[in-house]
Amino acid sequence: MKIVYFGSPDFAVLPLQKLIEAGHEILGVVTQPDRKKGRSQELCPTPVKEFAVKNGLQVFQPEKVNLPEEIDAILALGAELFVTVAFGQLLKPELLYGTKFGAINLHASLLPKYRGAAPIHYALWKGEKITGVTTMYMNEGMDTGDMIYKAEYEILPEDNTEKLYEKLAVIGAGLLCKTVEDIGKGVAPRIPQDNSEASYATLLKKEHEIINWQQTAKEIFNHIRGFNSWPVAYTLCDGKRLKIWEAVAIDEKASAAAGEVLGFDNLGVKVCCGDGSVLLLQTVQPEGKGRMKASDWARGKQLTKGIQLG
RNA sequence: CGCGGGGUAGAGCAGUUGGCAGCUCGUCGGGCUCAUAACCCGGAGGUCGUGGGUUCAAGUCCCUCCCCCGCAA
Repeated sequence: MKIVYFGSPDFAVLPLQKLIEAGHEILGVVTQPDRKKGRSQELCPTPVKEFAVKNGLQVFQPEKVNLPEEIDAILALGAELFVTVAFGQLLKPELLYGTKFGAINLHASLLPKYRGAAPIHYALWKGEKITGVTTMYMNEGMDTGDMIYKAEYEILPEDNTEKLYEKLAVIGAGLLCKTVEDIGKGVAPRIPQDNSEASYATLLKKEHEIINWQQTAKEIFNHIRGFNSWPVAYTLCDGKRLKIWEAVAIDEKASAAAGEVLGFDNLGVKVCCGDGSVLLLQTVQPEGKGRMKASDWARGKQLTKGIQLG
């Protein structure tokens, strides 16, 4: 199959690699322009671009993929199918329907749930037990096209967003290859989405990062792991940021204010949450410092019982 | 030169107006205990990031450079 691949972040690298290994011909790779990153504001290529360059693929980095000249250039490659994986821009009809087989997308949720930009973050954050990946034909909407295949994944207690990204990339890459193959054979199904079941994983915002200690320990646990390893949930201690990388809800009850430190030991720092539930902070990161065990932080700070977080 | 915090024992930190380098944890040895992530006693472990400077004396004051990190993008 002659394919033009649209993708940007790490998640989109493995699916591209698997398509190549499956023998498909990648005529070009479209990815986001290099962006400024880090403290020194250096321009950085997307992971997909790095991979594409390393493999000698032709790379396109349009600021706006829907400009007429960009559309013409991409269509001129002569692809039979467009494949998108976390590309970051919506495609206009000229691109969506401009090839023999159309355009398909690999999405990291079980559609129609969690359409949008951050499906993996939301699945964990909202406490889902099951999530997965879906392949679909694209249309003008945001992840609203007809579905082709799904693969489910049961979320484990130790999963966080970073780990789930890696796992779903593996599952998704396999599902995508099967999807492309079946499209070629003309046997891929078209399953319309039930819009009444749809939900959206909108872009994460700054105010989503701060922990609300009024929530139960279980809810905060899901918040924290859903935000690991990016953008990382935090609370305030002495007016400074304290990122919480890892924590678990423990089977204890306390009668204290939400956000009050109950004490600490070698396992971590216990904090009272909503309904008297208790969260054990395990890995934290104070402003200007590296990531450390919560117990180390507490010892160095000579943390005392009763300190209020948040 | 976007703003800011920081580099002191294996880990996390303190170190006041320059004057013998400390705390908690870990580690090693011993003790207590049915037992312990518990408790008691004892020990080891540091060129205070680098290179200069000021001083009788620098972790501490001045300058150089390197490295780590928070915010912002």
